[in-house]
Amino acid sequence: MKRPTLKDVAKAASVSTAAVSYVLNGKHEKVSGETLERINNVIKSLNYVPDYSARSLVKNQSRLIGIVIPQTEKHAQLILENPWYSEIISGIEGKLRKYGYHLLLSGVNQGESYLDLLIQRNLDGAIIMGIYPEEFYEGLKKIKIPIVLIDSYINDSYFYRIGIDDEYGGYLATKYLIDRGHTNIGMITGAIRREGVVEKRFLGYKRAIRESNLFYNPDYVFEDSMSYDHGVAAGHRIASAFPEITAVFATADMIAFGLIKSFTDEGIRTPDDISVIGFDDVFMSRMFLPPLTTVRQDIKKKGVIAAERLLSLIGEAGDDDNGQSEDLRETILPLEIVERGTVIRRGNGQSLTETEHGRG
Amino acid sequence: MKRPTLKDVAKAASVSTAAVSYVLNGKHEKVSGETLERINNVIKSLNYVPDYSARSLVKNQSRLIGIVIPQTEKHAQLILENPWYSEIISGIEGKLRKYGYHLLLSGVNQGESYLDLLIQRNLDGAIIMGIYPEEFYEGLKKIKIPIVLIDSYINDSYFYRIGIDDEYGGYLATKYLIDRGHTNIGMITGAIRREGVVEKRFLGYKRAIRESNLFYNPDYVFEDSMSYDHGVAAGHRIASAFPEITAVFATADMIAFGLIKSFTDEGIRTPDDISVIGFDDVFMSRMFLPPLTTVRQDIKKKGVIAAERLLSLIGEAGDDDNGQSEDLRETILPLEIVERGTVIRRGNGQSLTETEHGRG
DNA sequence: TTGTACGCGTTATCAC
DNA sequence: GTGATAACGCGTACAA
Repeated sequence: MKRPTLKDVAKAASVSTAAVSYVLNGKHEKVSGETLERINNVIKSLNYVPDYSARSLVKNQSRLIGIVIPQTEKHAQLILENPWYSEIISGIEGKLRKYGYHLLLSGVNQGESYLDLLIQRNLDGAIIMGIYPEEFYEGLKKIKIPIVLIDSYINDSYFYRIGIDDEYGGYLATKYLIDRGHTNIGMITGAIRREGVVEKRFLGYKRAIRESNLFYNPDYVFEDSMSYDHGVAAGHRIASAFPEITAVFATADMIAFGLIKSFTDEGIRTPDDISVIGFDDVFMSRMFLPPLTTVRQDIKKKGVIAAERLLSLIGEAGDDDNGQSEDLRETILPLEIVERGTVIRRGNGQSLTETEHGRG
Repeated sequence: MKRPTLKDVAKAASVSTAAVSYVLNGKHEKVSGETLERINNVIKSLNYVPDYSARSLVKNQSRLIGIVIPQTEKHAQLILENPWYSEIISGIEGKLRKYGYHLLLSGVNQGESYLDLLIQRNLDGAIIMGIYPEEFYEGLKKIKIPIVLIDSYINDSYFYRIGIDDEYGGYLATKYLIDRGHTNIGMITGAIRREGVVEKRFLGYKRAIRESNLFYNPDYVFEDSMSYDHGVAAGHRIASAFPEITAVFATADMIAFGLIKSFTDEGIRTPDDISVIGFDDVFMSRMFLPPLTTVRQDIKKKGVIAAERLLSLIGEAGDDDNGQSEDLRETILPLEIVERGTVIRRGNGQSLTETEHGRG
């Protein structure tokens, strides 16, 4: 026995397909109480489940939300091994499911036709993370579905954006180190791309340094990829070539983990010999040893809010909490420093002005 | 201007819809070279993208693979914050995308109609992780789509299974500790459910202990949830109530992290005072400090293989490597111990028979 | 309440 | 050998 269709239900209940459809869509005013019940019984006994493809075809909505994740150059796989993505997806999925939407997860091979996915599947909306070339966004606009951008600084009122104040975050982290007596502060980061989150954090870093009349030394900026491995590599370089650095700002917690690992291997203790502050507060950060001091953003909430925004755009009123419509185009989530165990006040009261250098 | 349809293309190219369809589906033998080119040009210029809903309707295949993740009781959100899931999904997604399939990600609220998802969306197949009540599997069988179960011990030849030998893994871990002189070995674990992976690991633990003529003490088994928090809680209990325990086997790396954390807080050093071995080797394990000794399973590969198996069931010949059809119903991936920094030989040569106890 | 045209793409049938 | 016609798959919603 194959899957029953609406037609089968209609036949079994001796009614028209229209009647069944009405019942399915809750248009009870179109159906008498008796037939309603009869149809419902048949649906149950036949185990009928409507076909979303057919529905999507006629209603032009699929109850499907796409979520697009960038690929790094290096990995063919999804970037999901970055816990940051896992957490945010977790938030998105939970919210969407509550409203009867499903989640289509897809990475994009760069240079590929990312957009076809959104069209082919008749997606009702999409959440896009990461940063892409300009044309990508131009293409997105042509498909006219609601789109929420996460962590994008694209200045285009067409899109809805959820993000944080990355510049401020970078400032916050760096200032935090400065306030604790550090003057030679390194920054370890992924690729600094124009208008990307990393660039903003970098800007914040520089602002804090300048504002405190410290010397900005470009050599202290270690730019490569947003990865643990980069953290490891940078840590070794700092250990061997920059002994004067007493604190580092890692623009992602994953990088911080790598840093601390290589410092440890080099016999440099965190935070006793060198302080480290991260960014993100992925859930592993509190589990790390020592627990990572970091700039916290509420990642899961970011996902939830992105989903809510999308739902309300689609007309599902997904906004549970606020609902006040300020400028919905852009939502900036708060940031805060979580003080844990990887930053220490330098010099411990005694001025280091004489030597000015040296972790040793 | 709205989205162009196949009909639009046909009109613009002055051909029938059939011709366009042929081109789309690579049935070039049905179309002359000239029209082929013309149609292709129109497709490009119109930016035509076929609608999968319509296609799904007629072909009864959606190029959509479902992936079902269980929810724990505690979390409303996806369990994605467990890196284990992230990694395996990463593997699955990469493989599927390569073959033009998309991934539908969904958690299941327990007791809910998980199955509707699979039917509604006309999924071509599904990958199911975790363990569910019996009825669930019965329901699955009624939908007649290929299904790959990950880490399930359901004994039903209807399903295809990918897993590891959990019993052996538990044995391996415990034996490893025993071989290093430990005799009082705790086991910290998530819920031990009948025929679940955890039960198997538990069985392995007991076998190793008995085989070595050690005393199996049920008090040494701390069962709760597969979580970091449980590790923390268990660690504190061990510290305060079971000083004689010198080594613990955590049935998941996440638990191990929690254990080590609470040990550290209690002033108990790992591995100097107590040894810890984990299970899984999630990517964080090598990053942890100290790096976690653990039973490694190749998580991402598990995902890749699950995807391959599914693809080949669907008829996409997803098996890149082997292809030899042994008993494809069940694939057991290898396990190995990764020696890192959290297990130490006990007693360091000197016999402890006198005291027999004490991490002191 | 029902009949039915419609949405979009596929494919079997048939014609040139 | 090419390619057009039309029925079909499933559910929706308007006209009757």
